[in-house]
Amino acid sequence: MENSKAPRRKTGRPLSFDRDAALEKAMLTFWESGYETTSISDLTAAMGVTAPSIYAAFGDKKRLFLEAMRRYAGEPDDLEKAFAIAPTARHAVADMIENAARLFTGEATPKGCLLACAVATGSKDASDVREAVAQERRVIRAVIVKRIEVDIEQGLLPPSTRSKVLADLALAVTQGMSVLARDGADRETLLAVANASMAGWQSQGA
Amino acid sequence: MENSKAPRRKTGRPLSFDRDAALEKAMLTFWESGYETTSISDLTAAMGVTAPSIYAAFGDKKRLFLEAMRRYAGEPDDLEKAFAIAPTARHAVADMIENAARLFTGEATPKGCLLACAVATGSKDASDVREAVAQERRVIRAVIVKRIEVDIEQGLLPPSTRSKVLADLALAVTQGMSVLARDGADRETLLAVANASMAGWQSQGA
DNA sequence: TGATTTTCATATTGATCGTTATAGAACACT
DNA sequence: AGTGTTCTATAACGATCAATATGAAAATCA
Repeated sequence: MENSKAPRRKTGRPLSFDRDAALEKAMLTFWESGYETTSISDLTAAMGVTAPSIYAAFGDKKRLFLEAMRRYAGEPDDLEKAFAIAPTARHAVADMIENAARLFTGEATPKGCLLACAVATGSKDASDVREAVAQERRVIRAVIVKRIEVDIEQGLLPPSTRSKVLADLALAVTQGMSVLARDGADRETLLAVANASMAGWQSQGA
Repeated sequence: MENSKAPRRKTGRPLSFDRDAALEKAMLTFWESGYETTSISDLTAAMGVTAPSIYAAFGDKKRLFLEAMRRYAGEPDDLEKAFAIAPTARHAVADMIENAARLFTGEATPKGCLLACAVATGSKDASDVREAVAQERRVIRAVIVKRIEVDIEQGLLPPSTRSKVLADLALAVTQGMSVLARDGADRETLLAVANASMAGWQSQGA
């Protein structure tokens, strides 16, 4: 099983940079400054790679961003697994929001959420990128809804539980915390918000 | 009391366009496409005004956006008045979030919130614009906090009420709903989220 | 060593960015 | 009508945008 994106070549001059490290830098730059508002010039400076090498290694700006986004968001399977392991849907969601609160206020990374910030708006040229990010959010939402419905079936949550509303609320709070973090809110503040947002889960058990 | 921005002139060629209407169009364009990602060319097309006229009437792109933003956000005094009129802080906040849910899903306007979308990220050149938008959000937050503390003083809310947490939660849900709306969520969905987000307000009275 | 393959650095492409210089057009006042 | 003032349209400014053409450099393979 080949792990690297490009097929390993047997001849020719070798890459002079670490592709993964460069992608990481690109991700951080998009996270900090957004998709359209990050220039190729910004990327070459941050990645330490010249423009032609970026294009050779990643395609174009759009594909570079999409790859960086997938690196940020992680694999959907991993999220689903984390949700499956959690004792209850409530725990899973609370953990997700708390982790987001911590991620958005990390010292080593830009404030807020890449998915919330990078393509909040933009020109028509970037509509497909916005759609890709929206799709990423839909995947997260679907995982939450699914996990809640498992708890309903198992009697851990009342049948009247509105799984989609709770999932949308969790997603809204998460994306909203990104704005707070961008505005300078500290980790403690976000964790308090995360905790307060769970009040709607009146699951008496667990 | 002079109402118009520019002083009324007594001589010279009159404006060939409606300044207020043009500003409205600019606001909608920024709302739809963001600050940096909206070009002057986009604005001339939307406003029906040539570039030199825009610059004469509004200064530059930055000042045009700031004026459009103030038009969108309204006067802080008006918000404060609406909060003062409301029977309780809880009612005031619930109304604010519900109004946001309706605004973000309006048919005649772009989806989501201009304050959340237009400058979620961007280049260094636009950092002062981001700060201005952040300041706008801080004003809203301050109004919420203040209103909650009034209720606490009057015994309508328990002294243990964490006014800042509730205000941050309200702001986060509001800004988060903007993302949901951008992703295509309908009005009913957002209103359900708005309602669910108020669960933390266990004010037994009123 | 020489041929082949791939990446490298430099420089440049046409397009678009925000902004403005220029000159004519439309008004009020004399 | 003539003058002064302000706005409008055309065209252009230098800068920057995303993306590449070019040819030298660095590796493998024969």
